[in-house]
Amino acid sequence: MTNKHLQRAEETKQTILTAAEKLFVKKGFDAVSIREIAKEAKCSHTTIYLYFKDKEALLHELSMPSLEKLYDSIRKITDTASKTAEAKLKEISHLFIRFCLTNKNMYTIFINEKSSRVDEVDPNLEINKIRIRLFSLIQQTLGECIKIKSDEQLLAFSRIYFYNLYGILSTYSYQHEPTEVLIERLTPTFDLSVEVLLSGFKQIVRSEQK
Amino acid sequence: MTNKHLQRAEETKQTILTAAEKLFVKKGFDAVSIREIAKEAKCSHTTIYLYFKDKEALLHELSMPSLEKLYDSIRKITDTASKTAEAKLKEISHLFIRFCLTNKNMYTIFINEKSSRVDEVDPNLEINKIRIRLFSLIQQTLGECIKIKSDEQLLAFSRIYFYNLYGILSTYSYQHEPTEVLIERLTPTFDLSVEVLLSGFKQIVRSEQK
DNA sequence: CAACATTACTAACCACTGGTTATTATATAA
DNA sequence: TTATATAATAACCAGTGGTTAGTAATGTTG
Repeated sequence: MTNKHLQRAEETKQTILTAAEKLFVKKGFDAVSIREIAKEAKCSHTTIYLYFKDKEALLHELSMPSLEKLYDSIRKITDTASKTAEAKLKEISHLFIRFCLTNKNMYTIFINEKSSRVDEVDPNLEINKIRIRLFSLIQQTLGECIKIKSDEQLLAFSRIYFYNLYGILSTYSYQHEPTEVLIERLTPTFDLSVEVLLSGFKQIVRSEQK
Repeated sequence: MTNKHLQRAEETKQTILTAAEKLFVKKGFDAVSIREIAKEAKCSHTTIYLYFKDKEALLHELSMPSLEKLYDSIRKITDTASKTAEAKLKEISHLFIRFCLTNKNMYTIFINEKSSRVDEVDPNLEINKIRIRLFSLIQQTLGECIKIKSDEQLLAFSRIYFYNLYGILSTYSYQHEPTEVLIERLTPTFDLSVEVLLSGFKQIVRSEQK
């Protein structure tokens, strides 16, 4: 058996992950260096490269559990029968926004500064799988809000919905204030924006039916 | 007279600016280091610090003329009497998008990753002055599109409009393809989004009048 | 048990970064 | 000519991401 090897490896990997998490939360993803993480984890910085391709890969692995949790929470909402689609959409969006603001590091996973380089949106990457699942869940809920003509139109409307989300997130993610303060500040405008968008979507659909 | 001193200083500053511009265009703002710029400008990297606080200050100074040009172009549109407000708004937005995609470096000036740290939106900074002027021009045009109740509401609607713009820009700015390709790809969805938003805005206003 | 192989880890190094300070040129003024 | 203000730089600092060659620790096999 190669038991002690495996165990040891697992342990150091975990140590690195928790060290990284601690620093990311404290200083923000960009402000933390690989060597700092190594120091915190009490290992050589080269060891980190043994387990993770780079800092971003570390963040991705670190984010998986939180993302799964987010997915489950959203799933719970979509599966509720007693709510209207619009109420669901709002609730989901709030959850999503809160998540991104709380995990400001992970926000980059969605806006994917690097990973959207078209040529390298590796769909096999675990992180992208869950991203896609999350997106389609929101898209689906949006579809339930409006009687939509075609998949094409739903896609277009979803994009617009996401642009609005992204815009808000990119605006507020760089304001260094407690999440709760930010949420309080952005919620009224965001809720209004959802109303505007849904109302607009419906209007377009209606005008096309004539 | 301190002529030759002044002249020499002006010259090296200009050399640095053009060197920086060349590299920014070629490799993108983030990928260029101060030392690279120095090498390109055939001076010591310390010289650059004599003229610019940091790389961002350099970008700002570099951007001023382009921004002024953008402002003038937009101004020309708003001052045209023969067009409807909606047509103006669309045209302005297209100009704005094209500008941000062409000058991907400057896009960060608007989404202002750093400068939006609330505590340091220095309104005396030349770059922020023109930013504000640009924003209020768009806001004003938006106001002409819809009969709006209060300044408050106009502000809220403008924010929503900008979120949409930002969302699109942050999504497409990181795709490394020729500007024209990107614009072709995003224009249909963007135009649709403007229609959706305006239609939504109007609906809200209408429903409030009842 | 001895010899080997695999795995986990690290020290030393590389070329680079942003930024500061003490020093040297260069042009102007006394 | 000497003094002075300005422009520019070399040398340095502490840090970065990343690689390579070599060392411990654990497993396997003869």
